[in-house]
Amino acid sequence: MKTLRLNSSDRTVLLGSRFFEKLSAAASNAVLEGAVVTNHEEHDVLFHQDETVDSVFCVLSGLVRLYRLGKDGREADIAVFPKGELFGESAMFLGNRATASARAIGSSTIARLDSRNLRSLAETHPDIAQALMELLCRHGQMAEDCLAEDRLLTAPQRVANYILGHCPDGSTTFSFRLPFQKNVLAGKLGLAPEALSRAFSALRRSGVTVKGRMIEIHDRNALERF
Amino acid sequence: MKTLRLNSSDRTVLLGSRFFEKLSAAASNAVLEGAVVTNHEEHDVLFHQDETVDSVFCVLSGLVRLYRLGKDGREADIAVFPKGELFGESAMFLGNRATASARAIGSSTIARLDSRNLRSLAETHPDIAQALMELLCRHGQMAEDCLAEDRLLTAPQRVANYILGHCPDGSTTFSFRLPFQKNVLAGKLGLAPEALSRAFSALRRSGVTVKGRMIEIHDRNALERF
DNA sequence: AACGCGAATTGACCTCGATCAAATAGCCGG
DNA sequence: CCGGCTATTTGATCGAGGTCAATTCGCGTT
Repeated sequence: MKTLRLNSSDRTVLLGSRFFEKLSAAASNAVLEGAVVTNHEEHDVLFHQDETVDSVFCVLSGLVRLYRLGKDGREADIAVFPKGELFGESAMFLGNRATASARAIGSSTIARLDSRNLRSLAETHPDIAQALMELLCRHGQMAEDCLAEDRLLTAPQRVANYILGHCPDGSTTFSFRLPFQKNVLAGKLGLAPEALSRAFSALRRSGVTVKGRMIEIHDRNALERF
Repeated sequence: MKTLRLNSSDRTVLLGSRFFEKLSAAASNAVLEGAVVTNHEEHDVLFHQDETVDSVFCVLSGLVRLYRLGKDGREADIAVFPKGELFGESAMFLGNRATASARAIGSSTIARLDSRNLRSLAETHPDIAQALMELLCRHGQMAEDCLAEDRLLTAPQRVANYILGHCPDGSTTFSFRLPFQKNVLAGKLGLAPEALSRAFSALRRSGVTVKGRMIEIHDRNALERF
């Protein structure tokens, strides 16, 4: 794992993330002070659950998933982060301990923002503190959304919801390409890959067809009624 | 629902919560400025998911559960808050919209802290912002914990974990009284009451006995191995 | 265009937990 | 102490999803 400085395209990706969108250039530059970039191979672990972490991370390219490990070696995905997303920020306020492990999906480039710098800035910059609180809330809501879906919905319903979340408003027919392999989507939805596959099959009669990563929706209304 | 001012025993409960523990008296008083108290009957709904809320809430007595509603009318519990716990705080940073509904379990007395006041204070008091971020992180971690347990553990394993979380360090035998009805614990663990009951039965041979709300653990090590 | 390999799909089987119903326990009020 | 009512337990049944294995698909490389 090589450590490099941010280059200008790294900065562009970072500054394009939602975290920075309301921050001034000066505040953003202060946050990025001392940030470094690391490159990871597929399956590399960035940090383990309960490990001390002194950075907040951002995906510059690739994908990262957070997961918890069961005693039997199984992994339960907690979240998946695409390019432009920050993660690992809650450790700053939980004794610098990671709440989950993080692993790269495919080759990934990750920015690491210094936690100490960020906390210090948050103390003197209300706008930075605000951006952090919003980030914490979005991530908290994501976990709640997963929990509620797991507890309330069947596999096909979860997949239908996922698809509808990618459907632009107003469209009855639509197609999109999954940004990752299906086994990643399965993990995100709390399913075994076989169950995901069966859920897509079940959705065929509600107008969903699948070819490789391409998902086509022929009747949004049928999907909403699923 | 009658709205009252905080009395001194209300203040004592509030100031005893973890949120306030590191705040100065001056900061705490500022946070409690304009706070009111409401009394709720069993099953009263405090707010509905997606509803606009302009308070952060604290349980002064009783219990409150956050839940999501499925299309079929079923409810999935997200969290249960006992006396002294704050909740509903993430709405402040998510467009003032509640991420879940809240309902009183039994008669409950609830304090409402003014969101606008709290946000404003957080902007000028780094210690208040810090307390808020810590609160957001604890709640995020709770949701992650539930999600991971649901995805990784069987019902008896979840119950065993819950029991172990109430077992003081170093004790091999222990007993405690559930602070709520068993059907509340079932909801918290994402189980039907019958499944909880069966899980307790399954744990009998690992040294757990149950009489009403009293739970007795005869062999902590057996429970850890479950 | 063809080939190889890993991802995905499909089949079969099993287990866990939900649901519904009936019986029992235990708590509270009189 | 007794009775009533709700919570809890237990029994029976069923379905969803996990697991394991075999087959097929599709993507990438040559």
